[in-house]
Amino acid sequence: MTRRETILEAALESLEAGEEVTIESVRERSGASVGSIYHHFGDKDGILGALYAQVLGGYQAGVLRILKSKPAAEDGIKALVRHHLRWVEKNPERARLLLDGAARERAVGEVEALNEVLFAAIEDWIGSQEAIRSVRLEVLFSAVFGPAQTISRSWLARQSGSLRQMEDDLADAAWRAVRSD
Amino acid sequence: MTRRETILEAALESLEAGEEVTIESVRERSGASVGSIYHHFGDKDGILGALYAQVLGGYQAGVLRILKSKPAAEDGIKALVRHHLRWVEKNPERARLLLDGAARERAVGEVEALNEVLFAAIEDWIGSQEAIRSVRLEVLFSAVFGPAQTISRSWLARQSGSLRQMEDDLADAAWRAVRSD
Amino acid sequence: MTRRETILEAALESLEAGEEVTIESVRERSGASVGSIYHHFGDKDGILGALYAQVLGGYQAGVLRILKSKPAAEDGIKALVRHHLRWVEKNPERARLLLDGAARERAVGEVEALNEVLFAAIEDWIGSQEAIRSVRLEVLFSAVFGPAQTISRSWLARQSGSLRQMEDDLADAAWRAVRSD
Amino acid sequence: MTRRETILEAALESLEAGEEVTIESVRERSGASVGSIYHHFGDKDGILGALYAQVLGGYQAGVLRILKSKPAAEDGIKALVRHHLRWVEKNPERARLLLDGAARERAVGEVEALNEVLFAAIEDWIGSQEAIRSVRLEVLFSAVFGPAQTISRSWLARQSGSLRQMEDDLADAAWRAVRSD
DNA sequence: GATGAATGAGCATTCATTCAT
DNA sequence: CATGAATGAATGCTCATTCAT
Repeated sequence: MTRRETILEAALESLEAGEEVTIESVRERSGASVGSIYHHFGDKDGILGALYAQVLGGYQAGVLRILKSKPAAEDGIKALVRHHLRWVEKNPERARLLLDGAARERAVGEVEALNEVLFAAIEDWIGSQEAIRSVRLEVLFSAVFGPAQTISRSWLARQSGSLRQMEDDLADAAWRAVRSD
Repeated sequence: MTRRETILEAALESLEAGEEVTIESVRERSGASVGSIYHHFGDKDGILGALYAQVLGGYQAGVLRILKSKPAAEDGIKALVRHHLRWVEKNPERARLLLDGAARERAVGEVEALNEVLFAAIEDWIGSQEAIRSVRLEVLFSAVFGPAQTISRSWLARQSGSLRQMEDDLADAAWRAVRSD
Repeated sequence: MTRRETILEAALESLEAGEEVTIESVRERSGASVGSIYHHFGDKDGILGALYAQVLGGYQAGVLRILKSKPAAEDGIKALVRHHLRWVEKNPERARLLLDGAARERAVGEVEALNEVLFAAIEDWIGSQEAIRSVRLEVLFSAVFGPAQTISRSWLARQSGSLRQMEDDLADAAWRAVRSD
Repeated sequence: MTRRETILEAALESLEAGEEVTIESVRERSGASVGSIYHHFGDKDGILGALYAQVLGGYQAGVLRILKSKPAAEDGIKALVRHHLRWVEKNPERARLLLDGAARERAVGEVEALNEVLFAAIEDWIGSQEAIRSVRLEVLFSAVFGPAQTISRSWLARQSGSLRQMEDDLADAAWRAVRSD
């Protein structure tokens, strides 16, 4: 593992621990010196951007895996919703990061690059799905993931109960929102 | 206007100005002393919680206004989505606050109180709408507002273009998600 | 109980609770308003001085009780030492106050008044004790109470174990320090 | 002199000047930045602890010097008492610190380490002194230094007159308290 | 006598960032 | 590439005290 990776790993640990991700917290966990961190990432936004990208990438990997299996329309949409909810419940701190507006705004560049790939994959999959209405990709995306995100956010605020019981209803709603007539 | 209101007003101004809402920024804008701020709000979370509640209340007022007019099912759902998007575009900083996870978690109590009222109003309206599927209120809520929130968040990150052009599609998607078969 | 007494009582409670004795803590415990506290005590030193005097008075009451019983020389000296150690162990927070240099300096006036009474009583008792060497009262006082104070202070810092087991040795040492040849 | 030493020196100056030892006062006197102070001491207790240890060490150095000269029993005990009183009179602010309960509790660890050394030295010296009663070291210690401490504290509160005139009496009393029969 | 809103100086602490070695 | 000492602006908060009602 390169020094850069070690540092990023430490940032991730710090995030998972529920701490503020701070130069100091990263330094302590990584064993790298402050100077070394700056050498590799330029400034704090450099780390946070990379961290956001890493976490977003991890989340999207699951999405891509689903798409790659070329599911039928309804199955695919519902699987995406379920994946979202399960991932959030399993990775609350990472989810908090992804849903954090400030963090997202700090990482606009990385986010756009990753989303481009993701959107391309979705577009690719969608192309063959006549059972899905043809709407702008952004709209489709938000119709599928938006409700799950909203529920996730309120779950993260309380973190009680399980998102599991919402799965069927949200998956169903998402499917209804995007299916062809 | 009481001192307390003046202070809260100042916090709102500070938010609108895009500044960090800081004891110092509030002090400067309100003309109140640090001590006075603490006298009325206890600590910073006290102000931020009150601020969140105030902003959320303002947003919800628009929602309640729509519900009170007793629109037909489809019209109502679509109006809610449109209201959301317009409000966000008109109040980007307030929207940023409402979508900020940390802020929301700071104000859990206030949020729950306000949501209770809102949910009751929605439930009340829904009761008479046979055209809307019967699903748990939370699910309905997230199906209607979730997509708009997701789009809003990404718009806030770039703040380019207008949400206006999304209105029809999102309103339509929301309606499809919740209408009866 | 007069308002003044209520306030002082609250200060004592606050002390016993191990809190900093603060205008605010006194206000909360007493139910009196800030203004009322200032009305009765002038300023913070007014309360703390009165508090110190009250606590010192309580401690000295035990000493005076011993002296009033007109014990024989050795018994008297040893009883004083024992009283000190037991009182400290039973009233650690009050002891902390009495041993606190800053507090004592704040209450010089009150302390001198109380000590005058105490010293007179000691002098009175001593007058009839030929078994005690004749030395300046201050020296006698510090020879009797000094060792116990020193031990008390270090016990208060750790507050582990009991002072009980020191009693005999310290009482004995005090007696040896002051007895006639 | 290392930066750390410079800072500690500044804290000492601040103490000697009779000021509150404050991060700000230390910063001003040392020329170091706030950040640097925290870098070296962690937090305020870190400085105060180190300061206490330094002052206590200085005081104890005098005690150790006496012990090293291997005085006869009576001479040694009396010299220790005299040293105490002279040191207090010469270093009132340092003495105030050493007698400050809160400060001492903040530095328990350092105090114990230093006391261990001191106690060992005393024990060592005592070993060869048949003229001194065999009692627990703590008791011996408090019998010797306790009276001087008590007198010191009350002198510090008034700081009038001289402790010089007490020397003989206190030294004598200490000696009587600990000598063998 | 009593109330409590208001004041503001003062304090400890955090944290991103720089730079000489 | 790495280190860690040094910087200093910024921040939340405490607390004794005043004073109009």
